Amino acid sequence: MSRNVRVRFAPSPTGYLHVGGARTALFNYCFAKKMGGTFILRIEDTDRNRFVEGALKEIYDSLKWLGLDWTEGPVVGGNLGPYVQSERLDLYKQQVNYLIENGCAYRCFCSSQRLDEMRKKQAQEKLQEGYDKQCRTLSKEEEKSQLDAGMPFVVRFKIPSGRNIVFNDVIRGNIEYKSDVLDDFVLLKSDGYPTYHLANVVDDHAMDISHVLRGDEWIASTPRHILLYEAFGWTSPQFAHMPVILDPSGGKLSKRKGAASVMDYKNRGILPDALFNFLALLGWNPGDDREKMSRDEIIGMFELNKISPKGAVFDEKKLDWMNGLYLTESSVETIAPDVCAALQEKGIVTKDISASDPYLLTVIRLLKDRSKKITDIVENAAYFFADPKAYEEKASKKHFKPETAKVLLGLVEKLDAMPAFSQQAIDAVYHEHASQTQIPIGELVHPTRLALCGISFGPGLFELMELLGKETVLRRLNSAVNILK
RNA sequence: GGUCCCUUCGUCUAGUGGUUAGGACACAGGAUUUUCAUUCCUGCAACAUGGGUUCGAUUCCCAUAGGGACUACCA
Repeated sequence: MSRNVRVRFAPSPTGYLHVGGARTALFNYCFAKKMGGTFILRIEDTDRNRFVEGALKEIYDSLKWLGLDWTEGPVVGGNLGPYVQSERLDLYKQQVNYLIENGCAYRCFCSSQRLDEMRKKQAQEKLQEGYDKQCRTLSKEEEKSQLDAGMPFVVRFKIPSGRNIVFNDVIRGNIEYKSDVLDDFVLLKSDGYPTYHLANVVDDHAMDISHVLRGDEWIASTPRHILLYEAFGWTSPQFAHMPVILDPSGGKLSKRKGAASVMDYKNRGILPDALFNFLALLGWNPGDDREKMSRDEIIGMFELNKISPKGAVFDEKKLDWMNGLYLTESSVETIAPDVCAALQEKGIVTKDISASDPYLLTVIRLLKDRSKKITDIVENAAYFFADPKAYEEKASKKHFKPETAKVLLGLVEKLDAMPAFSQQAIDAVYHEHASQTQIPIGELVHPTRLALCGISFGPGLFELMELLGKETVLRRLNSAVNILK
């Protein structure tokens, strides 16, 4: 029996959306699209202590920016909601009571102090760690008296003994656990909130999830989940555990070591399509040599069992390279709003310049194809809007020589006499001047560029000069001459 | 400590019981370009180790090592 593919991405609102989480979301998304299924977003906010204000918005914004639109979930709704776990508490209580009634779970009144001591002792005596099942054998009377006394309690799952639990991970094949290494884990916390394990299983069933694609830190919890499905009499979904994403030193990707969140990459000038493409290739490949692929191509080729089980290092240089590919094919108009906003933020242009300003668009056009990231454009745009404040030291030594003042003066004279200040005309003037004076063209071009831009690299000099305009060009050349004298 | 997962160039990866082990990023050199970038050549560089199985293993099996996850009233 084939069933509809329904997958979910289920983040906790405890902070920003990490690129690892984003990739899990992306694989869920691609799988759903490929199979004509449904991609669901569910918020797992059952830990009230770790809730971070603003995290939800950042998660939504990050997913939307990456183009991972969910078809059921918060904001958009759906038939099997609510999609936020804190709004489903009654359901979890109801289900946990069902388990208690059927002898699959029990109330535990142990204090955290007792639990701590128990663990300490277990560690000292090198015993198997885990709850010692003290409350599992509580009599009805004992339980009632505790309840009557208003003692707080949690509900624990009764792990059956001597069981062999085997599940088939789509990516890793069969994984086997003995139930005896599992302890009676908590289903419902004393504050009435469910733990991940309970809420996750109840919701995946209630939302008719067919495949659970999640991070591989959940592998060890999966046997518990299998047992829970069994206790409820439900069929388990298929499981596929995604490999981790590591930083270049082999550790966890973190903000401290650089970027970790989706928004970090957005702020670093990465394009969403490039991140999408790059993330898709981290742990997955289409089976051939293709690397730059559109979303539709990725979705079309996507297969769960082509995901590698191996953790992958996030190589920012390769991301930058790929971003360059996407930047090259982006139109000036598409990226102009982002560039404009960044220029305004850095104070390079004033707030009243619009993203459709013709001068700005030309600047972007000139810079775009020699940039890898939006930020590269922004960082190199300064001299289009203000005279250089300084000249790059290394380049000055090379291109500003004692005779340079005279050379520039000669050019100023010719340029000043030009009736029309076009790229072609300037080109002609320079070449003519070079042949007349026997000065190599390079010795004309480099000092000019340095005088105009303050740096030694950039777009073609003559189109740059045309854009800057005669007045600006002459002013900057003259001020360089004054400094050189 | 216990349980589980993982192991091909520095990095992302392809791949097969017999291959010169392929591609990409990075790096190095060169060509082109007024600079930078692009582009185009060329080069560098890998099957963790030890046992099996086999005529033959990078490929299959086992062990070891290394890395990682879990071992919470966190997810």
